[in-house]
Amino acid sequence: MNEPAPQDRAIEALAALAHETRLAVFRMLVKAGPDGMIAGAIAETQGVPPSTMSHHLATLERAGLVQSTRTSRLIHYRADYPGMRRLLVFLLADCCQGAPEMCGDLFADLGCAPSLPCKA
Amino acid sequence: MNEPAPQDRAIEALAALAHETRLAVFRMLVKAGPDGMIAGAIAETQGVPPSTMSHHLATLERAGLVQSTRTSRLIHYRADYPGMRRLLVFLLADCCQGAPEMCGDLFADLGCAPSLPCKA
DNA sequence: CCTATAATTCTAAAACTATCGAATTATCAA
DNA sequence: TTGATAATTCGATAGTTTTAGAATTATAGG
Repeated sequence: MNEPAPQDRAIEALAALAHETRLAVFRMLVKAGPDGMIAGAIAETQGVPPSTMSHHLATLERAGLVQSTRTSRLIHYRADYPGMRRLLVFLLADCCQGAPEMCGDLFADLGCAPSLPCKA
Repeated sequence: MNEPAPQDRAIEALAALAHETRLAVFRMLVKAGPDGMIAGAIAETQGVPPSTMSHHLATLERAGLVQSTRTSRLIHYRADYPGMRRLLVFLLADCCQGAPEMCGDLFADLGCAPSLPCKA
């Protein structure tokens, strides 16, 4: 029962995000912030039955992209930031190692401006 | 025949990478650099028959992650850097917008040091 | 204890993906 | 033109994922 290799983790996360409904849910949860949303509300926004959404949320959770906590009858789902970060680091590490021109200067295309060490 | 929406593109790329053989091939092509590798050699490294690899390479190409060119009887495949960059920007944009704490300082976890505008 | 609500797990069907041998296409060289 | 080589496309099968209704579990309140 040892933990999975980095690229197996990555494959599971990539597969979890490679689905219209699940990608939409993940994006929504990232925007929703630390409180996340309750399962029923998530299902409603996507117009899918609760049982279907439950499977999708379980897939995202297994992949380490969302987390859940129960408070009485409601189950809150929220984005797992470190989990998503792991995926991004895996992808960026792959690119940058072989091809700095692909990742160098990547944040220039983004609206966000990370506070960076910039050890260039 | 108009071009696909960004998240449909992203889903196709995520699905393409969410497979052990294809992820390995993509990583190898990134490392191989601009000349890439020929189809037969790629199949050999992964120990799969040519027809199977041909499907995988076609999947990666459709997803905009690799490109191919024929030179006489050999077909060279190489990583599509702008295509991979599109995927990374899509993912980073999603995260950073809702959660700068997830992406901020991301390059600190990396060996590579992009030359950055750093407009923080 | 009984009922209602929120969500999950069960089950089975439909849809999709992966695999690989065989057939085909493309190119080269004699 | 023929034969050899590189690769793709075809076709059939096995396996996996998606979907959603029905049954179940968990919790709260009267």
